[in-house]
Amino acid sequence: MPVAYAASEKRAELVRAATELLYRQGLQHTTLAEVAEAAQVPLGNVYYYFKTKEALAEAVIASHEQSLRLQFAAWAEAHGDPRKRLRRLVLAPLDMADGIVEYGCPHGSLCQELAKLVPGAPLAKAASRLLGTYVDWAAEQFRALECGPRESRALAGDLVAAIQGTMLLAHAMRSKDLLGHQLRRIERSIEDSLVRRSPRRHA
Amino acid sequence: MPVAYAASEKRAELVRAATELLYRQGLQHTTLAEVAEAAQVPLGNVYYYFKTKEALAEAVIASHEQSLRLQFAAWAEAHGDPRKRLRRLVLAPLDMADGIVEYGCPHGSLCQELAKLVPGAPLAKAASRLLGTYVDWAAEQFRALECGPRESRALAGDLVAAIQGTMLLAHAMRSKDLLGHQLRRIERSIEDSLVRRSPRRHA
DNA sequence: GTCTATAAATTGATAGAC
DNA sequence: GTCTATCAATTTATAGAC
Repeated sequence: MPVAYAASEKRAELVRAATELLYRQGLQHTTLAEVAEAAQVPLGNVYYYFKTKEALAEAVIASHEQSLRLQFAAWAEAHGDPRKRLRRLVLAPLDMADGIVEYGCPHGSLCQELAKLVPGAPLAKAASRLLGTYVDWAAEQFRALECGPRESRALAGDLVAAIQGTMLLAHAMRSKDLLGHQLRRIERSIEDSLVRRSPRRHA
Repeated sequence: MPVAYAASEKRAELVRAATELLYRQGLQHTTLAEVAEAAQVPLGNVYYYFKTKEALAEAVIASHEQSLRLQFAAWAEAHGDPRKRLRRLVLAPLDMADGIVEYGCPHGSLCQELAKLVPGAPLAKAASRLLGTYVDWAAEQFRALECGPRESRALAGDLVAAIQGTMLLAHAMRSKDLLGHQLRRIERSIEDSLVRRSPRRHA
């Protein structure tokens, strides 16, 4: 193995460990010593790959964004019908229901924590981009149906807000049932609203 | 002034200061030294009123609950029609739009932070109760209309989730417009769903 | 590039005078 | 009840050997 490869591997391992710990504990509760231990890297070595704790957090967010884009691409590949793509978005939390009940949404909870920093901070902007990725993609799907640009943005905002709010509630109340029931209600409400404006459904 | 009064006043002042700081910075980012300074109380004195930082946080949550109950009572007093009460719930964030865009929902963001603790922790349970207060009250209003018990719980969950999700999005994206537009869409969607099941509207 | 040791700063909590 | 001084632990970050 080339040295450069091993180095990248360690860096990637740090990001992996940090992603997991930030999800379960949040940024503030997570120490670099914990990340280093989980990644099996000495503490001092962390600073070789990331200048500060903040830089590591930025890498974690970038990794989340990358995963999201891959996920969206996979759904687009799997379903030609934008309605089915949106359906996947709504029901995706069910695939990790236990984690969401215990730790919340990996993206939503991180955004909530990071948004409370000064607006100019790099981490605050990164958090904004992360949720924005959801809204943008959802809006694209509505756009591919019969919705105008403004209506698509509004519907996408409604949808992402409903999903995020549901995960927050399910997390705070520690209720897997609530998560399942409410996501399915969102799924139904979105189909209702699309039925009205998309006759193709009966074509 | 009796000593007991002055003592209670200082305690109350600490809770007030902590409430404000927890809203703007979250629990982890807020130090007891900051709270003490904002309340104009020496640091060491804080521990006379609250045994630990956690105890202070519990007092803050209890204060939030109390405020919520007062708010709900005021709305119930002002409007005999449950529909109008729910309308107040949905649009209430607009009265503090600037704060929500900058710091998020005072209750939602606190719940998100505290829910990530071990489930058994007193603070985690307190956070759950806080959001539960919203859902319970909303469910009562639906119940007072023509909704059955299960449907009322479901509608209340949808509503609170939509409101919370909207505030999260508006906070993360720092958009006051998004907050206003989406809350009004929630208002409309709830009226639509109630129209269908509450003929009294046309009586 | 890797790792140990440690500096520097922060912060929750306590001791003890008044 | 009130307040100063300080402890003890934690944690970000760096120095410097290898």
